[in-house]
Amino acid sequence: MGTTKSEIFTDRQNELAVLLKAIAHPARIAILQHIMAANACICGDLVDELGLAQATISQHLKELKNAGIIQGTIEGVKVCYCIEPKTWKLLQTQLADLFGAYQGQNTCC
Amino acid sequence: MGTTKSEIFTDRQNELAVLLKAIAHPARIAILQHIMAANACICGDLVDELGLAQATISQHLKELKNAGIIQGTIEGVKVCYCIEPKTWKLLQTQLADLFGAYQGQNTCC
DNA sequence: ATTATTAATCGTAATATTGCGATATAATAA
DNA sequence: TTATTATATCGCAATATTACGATTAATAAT
Repeated sequence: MGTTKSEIFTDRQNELAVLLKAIAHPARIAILQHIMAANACICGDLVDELGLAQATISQHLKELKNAGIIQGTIEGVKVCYCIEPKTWKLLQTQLADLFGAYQGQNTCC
Repeated sequence: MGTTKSEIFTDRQNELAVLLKAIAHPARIAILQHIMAANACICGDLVDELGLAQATISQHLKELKNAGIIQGTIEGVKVCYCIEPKTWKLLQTQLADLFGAYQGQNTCC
């Protein structure tokens, strides 16, 4: 055990869960906000801004990259990270669907 | 280690991360969709619908409840779960802010 | 009172996550 | 070549998550 039983859920449910998991960490939220504010970003900046070790931030960036949420291009010695628009919009759409299912008032409770 | 360093992030970042974490699992997404579709819900239904053990679903429900996303009221022998509108709207607002920060095109990458 | 029925909790095993120091890699600069 | 700088990866320890069988607690039905 310890592993999610993905087989029993729909592709959409699994996909959304993976994307949400990727952003469900304050450090990764902070990273995304930083990237969006700068409309570009360099890892070194984050090590100064956030109070986490370089190895830790690199790992968080990797997770965001694995989920397809950000993209990194080598810019000389540095690496420039930015939002991957396709995935970002996909997440937005999937969330809109999820929230859209809410009818407001409940009959029970 | 193994614990998130919440102290170094803002309250909003931590709050959003907690809410996202709560819904970042396919089973919990399925549960929320089920609750919203029925506009009410009973745990037993979920055990039949989803292919997870009763203990597992109860645990997922507890996590959603802990995060304040759902609310459960005892209805005789059964328990009726439903969305907690306040938290649900809060999450929606926080996400709108996060996505609102995205400027679209990037200057780099 | 006894027996279902429903859901919560306990205990446990397997696996995942978080964070960091140390080290490796890669590109530039001296 | 030899530093220097920037980022990635490795290895590890601490903790968290996922899942489930077994048990418990509480109400309802017989």
